[in-house]
Amino acid sequence: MSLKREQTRARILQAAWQLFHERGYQDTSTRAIARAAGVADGTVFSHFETKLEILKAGIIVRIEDVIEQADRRLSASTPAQRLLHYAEYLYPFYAENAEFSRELFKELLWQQDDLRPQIEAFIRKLFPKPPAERDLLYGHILMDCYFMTLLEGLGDTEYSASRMLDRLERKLAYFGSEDGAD
Amino acid sequence: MSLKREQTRARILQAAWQLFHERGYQDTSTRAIARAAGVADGTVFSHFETKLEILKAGIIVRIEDVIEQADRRLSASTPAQRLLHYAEYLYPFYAENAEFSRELFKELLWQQDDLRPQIEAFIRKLFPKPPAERDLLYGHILMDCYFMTLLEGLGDTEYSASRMLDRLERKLAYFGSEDGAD
DNA sequence: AAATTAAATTGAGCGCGCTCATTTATCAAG
DNA sequence: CTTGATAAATGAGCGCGCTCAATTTAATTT
Repeated sequence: MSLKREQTRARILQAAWQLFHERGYQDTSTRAIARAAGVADGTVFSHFETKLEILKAGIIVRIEDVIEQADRRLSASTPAQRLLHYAEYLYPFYAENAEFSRELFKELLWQQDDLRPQIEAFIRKLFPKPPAERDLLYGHILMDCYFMTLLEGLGDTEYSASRMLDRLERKLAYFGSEDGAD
Repeated sequence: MSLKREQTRARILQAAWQLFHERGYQDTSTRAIARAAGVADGTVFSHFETKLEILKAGIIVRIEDVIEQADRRLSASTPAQRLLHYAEYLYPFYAENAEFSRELFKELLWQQDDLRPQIEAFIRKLFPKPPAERDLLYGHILMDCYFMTLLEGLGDTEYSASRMLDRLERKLAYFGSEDGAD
């Protein structure tokens, strides 16, 4: 009977995603999602623990999609260039889904136990060979710049993806010399 | 009649701060605050726009206090050393008030219009002379490390202030050479 | 002291995310 | 089929942050 359950889940997710786009996350109530999906209020929460989990389920697959795209066209050589390459794909996505991203990060930031392994794995992708201790440190600093530039952009009413990219590029350029020292 | 109003405000703030400490922020309802302060539910919101504003009012004065302390004993010479000096005072405070800090940053992060000037002012404090363009860029990178290290620490169940400081110190040490080049 | 205006406080009530005892649907065993 | 067990869906209801028309209190004017 897990097929029908999957269908219900999919209906909820689809209805939610549409409403989130139409009215925004905050302005979409879980009751509205339930109504749009044709289920009872409680059913929503038998499929998703919280309202935010619905958003996550919708957005994470899309982020992974963007990362995959970036993976495929990765040709840059230095860690900084590689990071910038990923930012070229991810910043525009985050910027286009700014409210969703903010809500996501609000929670994700405090779940470092889940986040840290993912970040470390990502850092490793920035280096062609297994990184040395000093490389990892450098990778973390790069990621700090990556995230703060993103968070600044998401929190600023004036920011666009291209300005965020510009800002990150400038920060990464500061390191310049270190990049070649592998 | 603004004296009595101030008194009411102070009673609410005091009651709130005590309850926040006793049961935590999330587990303290605005109704409980009202009851403890001896006012009606609505009165709380005639003095503070939101529940979070109550927390802010309580915590920001304390943060400014900590910064002032750090200001007074500032003797470090390089920007990185100065930043570390401030972290030595602020990280412990944030770590001791982790839940409050998380709630605060949840909102503050997305108010970059307010935050940016404060950060830029802080960066200027890191440099003895008016910083050049490249100095400012360097300052922003330092701040990225400062904030991300803090956010990581606040989101990690295992982290202590001293581990956060250790982590920041290591990151800042990476720059080593640049510091002297003023 | 009374009347008028303005400031401060009140608390019923709203919509929210979410829970959970109850009901309904599904399906295998007798 | 009937029955009994399990999975899925239900919706009334909870406590929450917060609003706002109504009321009380204080200050000002006459």
